[in-house]
Amino acid sequence: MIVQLNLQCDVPLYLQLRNQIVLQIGEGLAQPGERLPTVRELAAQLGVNAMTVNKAYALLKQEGYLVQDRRAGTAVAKHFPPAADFTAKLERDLSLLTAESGLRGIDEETFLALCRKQYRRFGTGARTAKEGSGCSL
Amino acid sequence: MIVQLNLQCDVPLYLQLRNQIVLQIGEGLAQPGERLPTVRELAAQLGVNAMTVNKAYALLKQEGYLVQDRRAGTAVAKHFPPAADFTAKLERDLSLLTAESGLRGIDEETFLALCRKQYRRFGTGARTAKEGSGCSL
Amino acid sequence: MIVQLNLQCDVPLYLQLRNQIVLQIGEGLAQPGERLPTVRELAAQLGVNAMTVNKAYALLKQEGYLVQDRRAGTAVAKHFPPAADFTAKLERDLSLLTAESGLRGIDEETFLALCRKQYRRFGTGARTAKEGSGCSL
Amino acid sequence: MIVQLNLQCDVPLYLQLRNQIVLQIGEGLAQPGERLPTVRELAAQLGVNAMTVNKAYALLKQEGYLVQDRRAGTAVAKHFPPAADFTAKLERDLSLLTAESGLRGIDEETFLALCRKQYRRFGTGARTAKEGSGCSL
DNA sequence: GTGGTCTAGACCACC
DNA sequence: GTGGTCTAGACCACG
Repeated sequence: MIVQLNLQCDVPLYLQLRNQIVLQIGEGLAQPGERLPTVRELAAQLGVNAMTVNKAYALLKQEGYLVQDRRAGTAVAKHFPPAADFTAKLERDLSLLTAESGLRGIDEETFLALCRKQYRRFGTGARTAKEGSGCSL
Repeated sequence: MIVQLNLQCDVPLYLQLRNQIVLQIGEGLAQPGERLPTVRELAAQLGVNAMTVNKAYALLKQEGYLVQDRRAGTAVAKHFPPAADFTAKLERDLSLLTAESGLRGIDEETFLALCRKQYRRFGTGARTAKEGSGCSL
Repeated sequence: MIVQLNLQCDVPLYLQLRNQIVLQIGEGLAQPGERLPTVRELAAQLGVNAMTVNKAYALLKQEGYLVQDRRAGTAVAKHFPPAADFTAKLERDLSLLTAESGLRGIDEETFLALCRKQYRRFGTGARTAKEGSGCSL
Repeated sequence: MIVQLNLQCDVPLYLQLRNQIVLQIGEGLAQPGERLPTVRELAAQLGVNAMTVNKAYALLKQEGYLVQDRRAGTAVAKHFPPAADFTAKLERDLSLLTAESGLRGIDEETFLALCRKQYRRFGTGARTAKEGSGCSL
């Protein structure tokens, strides 16, 4: 679990951590079902307080990205809840990004190419992982 | 200038205001060169503190979306600064959105269709402005 | 806001607080829209840490019982979200209560009478409050 | 003894187990006097630690739902202790449920119908047992 | 050894 | 003034 937190950034640490973990899952670096480091371990590794990691894990659990097994620590969920009101949030976020992109001279093709590139890098990790998660023998 | 602020949203008011103004420019509702209400006017209209509006205007000016003329007050800029480090931010934001979308079951076509839709609505408002993007002096 | 916490009880303080606030809303003692004490105020009054109150408020906000206005503190929501998966939880809880009641010799009439009594005391506070919330002059 | 434990639920395993056993008794699936699996058997069947099952059995014994005979192992009690302070707990639990139900829009008839349904399913399993509730010696 | 809870006290962003 | 974040360190329930 390689995570980099930026203490200068105004985004709260627990949110940065939450985002990085989502990225890692999306990119396939953290496979569904895979165990994550202990709250204390990760806290020590990152040099932050355990409660900060705890908050990130709790948020991810609430969002359905992580599950917490009663006996052993925290793991990536095996499947993720469908959109729900996520689409609305997505539209809002995209509208802002497209507005800024358009104003700053990024044309439609360029913008969509970027979207495609990012989707192929981050948006498919969990799906492909689910298929080929057996031993390749 | 029709702006709706959500007092119960966790996004700071000044940021909500900033975002809405960007959207209006992107959508073409606020044309380049168009004058905006004064800080006091807008604050009164929205029922918020003048400092809040001030902060939003200052941020937008710093980002190059607005210009402040000592005599003519605040107006939408006539041309907007090119990408610079905006692309980096865009990539970061998109990577998070694509990761979440992929995990929540939004496939590539759906995602790209949504991107296109939003771009065509918000990302083209200043198209005409881009043509005449000479020096605004 | 009269709340009693039991330090001996094994229910976490923040949950006890959460429950008590739900009861007060249900009973009509805390009217929709009414402001609640500050996190710090309530913490001082109860003799607990501010983070404990914070956690209770955050939970209640997430559940839709409270709203947090950006400028001023916390208030009771004006209307509450519909059931969603609450009914499932309700059924599970009731099944356990009915099983224990039956085994301990509480017959159906007695049980239902108790349910009715509690519903009339706690389950109607917000609805009646919404109607008659004007001045009675 | 068919029991399903949810490892990702926030309810402790021993409590889930205790609740399920109460439900089975209430529903009549486990008859008064019937023998239960040994701690080890049930632990193996459920894939949990024996201490967990032990804890659930001990709790149920203390509550009067189970009896432990040195020779015959653990069995469902033949009669159950009357209310005592159970009514107080019942009232507390019901008050919270009614408050939440009322606020979430479940009206009195719906609520009571649900109570009745659950009582008829779970609250009547030991009816016959109550008749012969003499001393179990 | 795991996560959950709580404390006392600090700093900061927002309004 | 508000709530939000973070820290360092403690204790506890669970398994």
